[in-house]
Amino acid sequence: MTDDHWKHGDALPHASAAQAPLQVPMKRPRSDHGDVPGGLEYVGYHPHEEGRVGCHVIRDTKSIDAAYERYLRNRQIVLYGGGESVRPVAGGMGGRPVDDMHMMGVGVMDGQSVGYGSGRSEMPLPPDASSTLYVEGLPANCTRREVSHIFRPFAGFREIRLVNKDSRFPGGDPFVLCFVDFSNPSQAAAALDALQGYKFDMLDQDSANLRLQFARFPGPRSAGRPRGSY
DNA sequence: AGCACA
Repeated sequence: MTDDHWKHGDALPHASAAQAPLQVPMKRPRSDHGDVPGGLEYVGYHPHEEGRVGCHVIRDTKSIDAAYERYLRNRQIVLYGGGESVRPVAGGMGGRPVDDMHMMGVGVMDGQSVGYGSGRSEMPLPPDASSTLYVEGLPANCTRREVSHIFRPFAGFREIRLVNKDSRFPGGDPFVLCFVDFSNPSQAAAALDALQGYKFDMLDQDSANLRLQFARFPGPRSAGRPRGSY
């Protein structure tokens, strides 16, 4: 409507300043720093102007978009790595290169490096993988809540069960076993690798580090049934 | 070393 007059080009800096100071609308946004939400407006404003401003804005937006997309993709990989979209489960090297995790430097933000999922996406699952982890090396006095805190952040975490056992031979200390259910074996594997050797006691370097395996008998509880079926 | 729940 009234935008016409400066859409046609008499809004050029020198012209408008010289002859029509009055008709410059107050609401007219300066194009060098936008208060307009979402740069789309600019593109509509001066399709022909110098192209400079518009182009600049567009390019910026694009690169931001791209970066954000990449960010999202990364997130997905990290969070769901080895998740539902599993690689071909062809048991190859069944080893557990714990050191890889440290080399990957996954999330070593503040000491307690827990690489949620880690970059192990290419590693095939070991043939004995199950969705339940068998965990030992827990201190005898640890609580269920405490252990849950360690496992809960991992993708696919479902449930945790603590079991107290007595030592086999006389004189041995009682110990605590733990079974952790995940939604699928791949997610269990991710947690296994990430927490293998985890220092339960950050201070006591020797005695309390976790040893994780896949449970021998995953059992009915973790049979991979849908989450809602009680 | 050691593997429970249904």
